[in-house]
Amino acid sequence: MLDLHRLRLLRELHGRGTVHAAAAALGYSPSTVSQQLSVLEREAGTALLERSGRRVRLTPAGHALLRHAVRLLEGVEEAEAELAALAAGRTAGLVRVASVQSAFLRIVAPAIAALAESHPDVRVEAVEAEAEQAIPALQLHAYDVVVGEEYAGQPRPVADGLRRERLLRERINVLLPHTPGRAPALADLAERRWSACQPGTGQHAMHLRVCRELGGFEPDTRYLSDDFAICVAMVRDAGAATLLPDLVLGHGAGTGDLRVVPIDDARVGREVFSLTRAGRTPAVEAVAAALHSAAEAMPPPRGPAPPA
Amino acid sequence: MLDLHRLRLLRELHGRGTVHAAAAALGYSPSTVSQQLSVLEREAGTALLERSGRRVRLTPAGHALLRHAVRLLEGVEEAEAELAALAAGRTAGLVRVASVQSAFLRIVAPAIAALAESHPDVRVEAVEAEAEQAIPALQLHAYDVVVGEEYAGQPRPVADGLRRERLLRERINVLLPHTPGRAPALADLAERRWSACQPGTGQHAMHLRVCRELGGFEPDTRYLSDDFAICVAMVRDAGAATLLPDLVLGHGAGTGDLRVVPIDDARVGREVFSLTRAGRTPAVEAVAAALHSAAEAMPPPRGPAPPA
DNA sequence: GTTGACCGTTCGGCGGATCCGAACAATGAT
DNA sequence: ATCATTGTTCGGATCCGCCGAACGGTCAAC
Repeated sequence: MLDLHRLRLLRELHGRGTVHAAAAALGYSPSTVSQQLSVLEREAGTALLERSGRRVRLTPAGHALLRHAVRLLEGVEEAEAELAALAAGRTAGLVRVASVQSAFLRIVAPAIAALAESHPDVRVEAVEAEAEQAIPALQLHAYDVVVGEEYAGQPRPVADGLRRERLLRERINVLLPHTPGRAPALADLAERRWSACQPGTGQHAMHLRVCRELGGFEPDTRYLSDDFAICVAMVRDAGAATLLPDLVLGHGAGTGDLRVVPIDDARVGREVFSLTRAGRTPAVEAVAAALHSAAEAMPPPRGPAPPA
Repeated sequence: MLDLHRLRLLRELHGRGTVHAAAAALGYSPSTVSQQLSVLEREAGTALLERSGRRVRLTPAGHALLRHAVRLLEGVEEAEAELAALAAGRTAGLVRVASVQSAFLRIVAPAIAALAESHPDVRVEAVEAEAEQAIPALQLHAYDVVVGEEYAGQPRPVADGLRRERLLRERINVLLPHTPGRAPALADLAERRWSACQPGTGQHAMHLRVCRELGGFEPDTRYLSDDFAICVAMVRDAGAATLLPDLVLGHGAGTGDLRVVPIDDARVGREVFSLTRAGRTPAVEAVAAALHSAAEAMPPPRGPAPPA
């Protein structure tokens, strides 16, 4: 198996240019460096170095191995840093978070900011992903935490070995272009063109349910995008209507000049939750706690409280 | 520095459950395994194992180190596989490609398919990215190949140390809802609502230039998205017009029932190019060649040839 | 052209790390 | 209660990594 000390010699040789300099930098004698690099070449099965004048350069194979060496040595440093933090009693480690867009902006981002203060040794990586894709990846250890959403009436089963916790529960609102006068009821919006997320998403199913069951009409769904910012743009620019949860409003989404009509109905709502594997490391625990804090710090939505 | 042999012992211990089994799997005696794990604990500065009955389990710190160990050992295996391929005379290595959306679908994807056949030891990773972000990342070695676009009249400077090659040159087309009769001229489209990419992109600048200089009007630009599929949807659903290069058409983008009017004008067009650092490894060379092949295999656009 | 400084490599030898087998202690099933 | 199983400790043999010294090649200065 490749030896990290030898790979470090390779990296140092490339960075400093001469065997003597690499030896001096790492506290070895030049003869040792030369011998160890010979061993590395024998292990590699290919020439890694070639003489150039009175110096040595890396061959193409040497450069190829160098790339791996740099990556591996960085990984070792990360591991050692984490061990050092752990040995000092601080919680540390890498936590990979997958989150739906709206919660990413309003919950995950502030949680990461808070964690940078409270747990500097916890490294959080976050990607935007839909729960449908993220939950299988969570089970395969590709993520450690999933922040997902569940619309009322569409419960998601929690698979064995996973642990789900509610972060917050919120209302759904109708977003309309600015119109004077009293707030329209849902049934008044049958003639609107509608914007929604792609078919197959929870928002799309909720959109159809709300229009049919509460509004009593089949919506004229013309604009489809999973990006809520695009949905908002379609309201402003195309005169459409769309159904948005509280989280999406009020975050610089530019809904200030638009009309927001909350839907106060127990059958409609959205729950944002966190999902982890049951065996939580201290670092995952810290991230989960930070997500809860960030969710609780969210200002309550305008108007009456959402249904429990 | 952490030792890979010891990390492998840790991994094997966790996977097989007992010191004896780990020793047998790796050809060591149990005493050696026990001793080496003690050394690893001393290096780590924390307890990694704890006795549980007459077996031994990993502590939380042990699990933390295990994650790193698995990652590092995978990296070593990749490095060794690449070295073995290189020693056997085959070109191998990791090549990271960043590409704009349209070329990703039509050029990068088929090139990757072809490379899987011709160069099985070349591992290609590809991400969608705009040239503006990808080119600085290329210089920082975050990518190895960038597939970008340049609209006529908006030349991109080629930075020192980079090498640019044209993959193909294509026309721009006006995409309209299906309308009977003769193809409209650009000037006839002054009253249309238009869909375009976000301001700041090359497509947006081209969009403004074409409408103003060739059409003689200021476009009513209502719909903005960098996703060409959304632009197409706006044509179909909102009756908009949009300007699309050849590559975007005819790839299941659902433009079959829409009207396509090519713009035959030397001032309008798009060039798709590949960009690499000047020092190319054989693996990068192979990817560049595959991109060229895929671009040349593209069927010529309908109608007269694009301007040279 | 010659000399000398610099560089990488090879050789002999030392010391420590690694590994093994044997003996020992603890656990849990029979 | 017995015995197989598991992990650990100890003493010794071996191998690997390291050094200093000597050697051959390269380049620049005189």
